[in-house]
Amino acid sequence: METTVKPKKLVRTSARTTGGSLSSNGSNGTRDLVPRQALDSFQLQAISFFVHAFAALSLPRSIGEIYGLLFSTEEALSLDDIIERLRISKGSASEGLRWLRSLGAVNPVYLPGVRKEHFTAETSLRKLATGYLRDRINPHLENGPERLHLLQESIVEGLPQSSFQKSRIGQVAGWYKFMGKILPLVKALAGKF
Amino acid sequence: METTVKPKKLVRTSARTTGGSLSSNGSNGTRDLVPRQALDSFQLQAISFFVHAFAALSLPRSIGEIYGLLFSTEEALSLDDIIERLRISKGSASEGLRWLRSLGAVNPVYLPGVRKEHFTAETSLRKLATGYLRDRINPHLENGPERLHLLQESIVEGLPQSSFQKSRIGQVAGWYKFMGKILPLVKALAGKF
DNA sequence: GATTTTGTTCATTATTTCTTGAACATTCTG
DNA sequence: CAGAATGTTCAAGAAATAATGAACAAAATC
Repeated sequence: METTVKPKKLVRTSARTTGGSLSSNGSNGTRDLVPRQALDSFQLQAISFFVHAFAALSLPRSIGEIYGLLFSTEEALSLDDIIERLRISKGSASEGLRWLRSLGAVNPVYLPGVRKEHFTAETSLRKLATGYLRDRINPHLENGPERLHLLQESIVEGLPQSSFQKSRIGQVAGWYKFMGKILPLVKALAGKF
Repeated sequence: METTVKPKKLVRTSARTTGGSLSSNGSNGTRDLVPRQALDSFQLQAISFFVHAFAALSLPRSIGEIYGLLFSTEEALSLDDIIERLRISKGSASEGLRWLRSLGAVNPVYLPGVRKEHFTAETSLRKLATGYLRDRINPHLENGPERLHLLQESIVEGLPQSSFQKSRIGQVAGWYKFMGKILPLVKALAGKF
């Protein structure tokens, strides 16, 4: 049922020789076979924190890693910076970043004269909560009326159980009303933090 | 990233011959090779509804099926009733039921003179919300202070980035405060539905 | 206390989800 | 426009999660 934390190496130690790796960043020539961009203790701890937190929402580890790295890093990072520091694949990094961007959990930073897109973490609770609700909760609530209607249509009138079934419909309707009340409240309160 | 609905047969049609199936229920002898306990349209629709809803919370289909069946059925059902109607394995039914029970989403009903334990669905929003928060949210919040402390400890004083890092700690502390405010609010509002 | 009924556990198998990496598309640069 | 840089997509493989069913435990009945 998930919920457990996966004991997997935080930063993979693979010796995958990813090609020649000649100059992947135009701003610094002093590293190539060097360990390149080790993470400091704060970053490691933050990544661990977010991997755990995102897992609680059943989200993939790579997304937690990416957000954790950006959260713990002052400078904006590019896709390649992320790949290099987390040792994850281009595909994971690209898709993870896309997901975070669509949620609004990550902000593009345009640096003059730099081709690569760079990102920083969005930390405003209001924006994070709004994005999460919009992308992951609302879609399920939007076809609520339709689903409720389907349920109603499925009741065959005149049977002994149809009165019970109608009372169940009433319950579900109440749940939707609750969601309609609580979500704006969450957003409003999130704005105060 | 999950979120998509799995197009899997709602009630499995397998022809698994589960042994002789001679008298699995001591109260009714008029069925054996007969289709046995077909689901009515309301039950089918309700099961589909809850499978979908539970999937939104990344919970396994079997749990949604069980809750949906109980929700749409007036009488209390036993483990065997559930297995028979949903055509799921004993293991899934037992573990799913255990999960629902621990959450408080299901109520045991003691029927005089009946050995098997029977269950009905709990539909009170307050109880469902409280159980869900208790079992699936609180555990993650409880070690929050500890995790926050680890983050703090990981800061190396005197470095140029340590001021930035401290501001990040402040953000996380704010998130925890938010959770401390919103959860009681959710419970209180749930009590009104 | 042997047998049957009821329910749980867990190794195995099936299914789903995530990650990788290479191919592809797109945009910039000279 | 050719070539390089940047980023996306997706088939294949790896890893994680869920479902099955048989073995086991506990409780009730005879």
